[in-house]
Amino acid sequence: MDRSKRERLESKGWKVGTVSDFLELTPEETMLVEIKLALSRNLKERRQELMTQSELATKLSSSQPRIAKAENGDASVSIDLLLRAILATGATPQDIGKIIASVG
Amino acid sequence: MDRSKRERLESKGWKVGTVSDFLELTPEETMLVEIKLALSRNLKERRQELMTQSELATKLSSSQPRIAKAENGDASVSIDLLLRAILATGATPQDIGKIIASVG
DNA sequence: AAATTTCATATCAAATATGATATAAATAAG
DNA sequence: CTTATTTATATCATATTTGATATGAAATTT
Repeated sequence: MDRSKRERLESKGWKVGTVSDFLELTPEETMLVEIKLALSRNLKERRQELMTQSELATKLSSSQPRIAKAENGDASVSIDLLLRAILATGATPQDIGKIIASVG
Repeated sequence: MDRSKRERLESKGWKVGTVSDFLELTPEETMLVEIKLALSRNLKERRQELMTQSELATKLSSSQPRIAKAENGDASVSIDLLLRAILATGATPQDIGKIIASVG
């Protein structure tokens, strides 16, 4: 992994090996991170077609800042919130299944 | 929903309408619950083929009681933990995608 | 049927995720 | 350029999720 990518991930709170790239992340941990990032990206795409972050936040009884973090792949956002957000954009379990299956 | 099913869900911590069945759960909330239950069931199946709850707990730096709850669809278990557990059984993102897509 | 292994339930302190708020930065509209 | 709208960042008290531990219940073995 190059320096700029590492710094991008670290700035979002992800624990990226400071010494030897991803060597501290097991394959399972890496897959989980990638799943979360795929969900983030997809949430952003879907939401942008439909409404503002504030509108989605209201639907979810959440807050605009939290939606921003969800869409930016912040490590503090749980998969639970990501899925609730994506479902609130009208996505089906099939849609979500595709997003996750596309990782790897 | 019949009485016995409601009582089964409520005993696991799920908020099920006490008066009129699922009327308090939006379709999105229902889908999320079903996704979690599908993941639970699948985790149990996969894990049983391979190891004990204690062994899986060690792999995850978790605890046997928490794995039990994960496999029993307890509401206190996050999707994050469910996915980490399923990945620790060797599941791929494709496998997980299929499980979720099968809901609905 | 006693002993052992495996799984379920209860409690709890610590860690993590949460929504709220304030505000800055970016983008779009006028 | 100025203003309005939308999105990003920071802080924080609260709520939820967590692993640990103790222990009970079931199932399996001997």
